[in-house]
Amino acid sequence: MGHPSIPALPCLCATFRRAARLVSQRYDAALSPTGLTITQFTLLQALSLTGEVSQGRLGEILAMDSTTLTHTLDIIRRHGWIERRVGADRRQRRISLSPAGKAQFERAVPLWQQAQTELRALLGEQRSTNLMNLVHQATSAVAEQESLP
Amino acid sequence: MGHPSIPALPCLCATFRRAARLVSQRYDAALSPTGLTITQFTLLQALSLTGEVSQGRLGEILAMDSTTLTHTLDIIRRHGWIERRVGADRRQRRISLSPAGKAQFERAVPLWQQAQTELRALLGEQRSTNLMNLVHQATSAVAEQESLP
DNA sequence: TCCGAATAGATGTATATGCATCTATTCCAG
DNA sequence: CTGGAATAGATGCATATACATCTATTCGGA
Repeated sequence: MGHPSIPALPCLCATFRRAARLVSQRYDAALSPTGLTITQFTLLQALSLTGEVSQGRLGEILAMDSTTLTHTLDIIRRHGWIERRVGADRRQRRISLSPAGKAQFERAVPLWQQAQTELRALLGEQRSTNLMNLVHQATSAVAEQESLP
Repeated sequence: MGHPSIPALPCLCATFRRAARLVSQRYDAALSPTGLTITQFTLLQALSLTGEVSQGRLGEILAMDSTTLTHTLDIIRRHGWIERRVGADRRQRRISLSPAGKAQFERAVPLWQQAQTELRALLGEQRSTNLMNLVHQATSAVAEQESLP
């Protein structure tokens, strides 16, 4: 009998959520020596790519509600991994990696890379790349429609 | 300028999580007249497909930790939408839809279908089906490896 | 038979996520 | 310039999710 296989789900959303849960568990396990979750690592990685950025724009990039970021960034801020400045528009909060945040991120990268490499190998390089592109295209399509008047 | 487009992310996991967030927001909005979240709808839909099932098996099907189900099922149980029996193995909880749960599920199906249809149209039927199959294959591959000794 | 190992969930805690609502600031029509 | 509309976040609350740990039950070998 072995492992009962998992059935396809009729719901596109449930299919995505299930995949996200399953994959997240692997990345979280890989990152656990650093104390980072995959959500937190993703924030550091995004900041390392964008440089200083407003909270709202960061939310757009990650398709994450700005008020969600208020909470998750707060956890990261308590660790001293980010800096926050008031923007020229004084309603804005401009976020950037602190030196400690850069160091923490760099410590975590090899563990993240390991998880990513293992997952890509499991799925197959070709299929993995293809999948990632498709998911990104889908995300772009939804996000673009979202931002219409 | 319009809407700043969202960049590709280097992390496979972050790509999945972002897609799941974005899609979930649409389904949650569509289901809101019923008071169901997409997570809760997915549970009702899964139960409607499996019939009576143990909590553990339900967790396998949805790639959801069994203790997570303790919490989420509890919310649903408060509404009277599920029934729980102790199994022949008395450690097990066997879950099934109550009549009220069936009714609630059936009320929600058209709204879910609407969201699903709109999303599939946005992505394109062909691409949508392709994407869903790829994600399911990937999920299966990960879940199968997971369940090795 | 009996006892330790394994399994199914329950409980407590921490993070993740979004909405409704609120405040502070900016923008814009008049 | 001014006052109302719009915008950027903050706050409080509810749900989503998983892990560590605990209890109850079952299983398997001596």
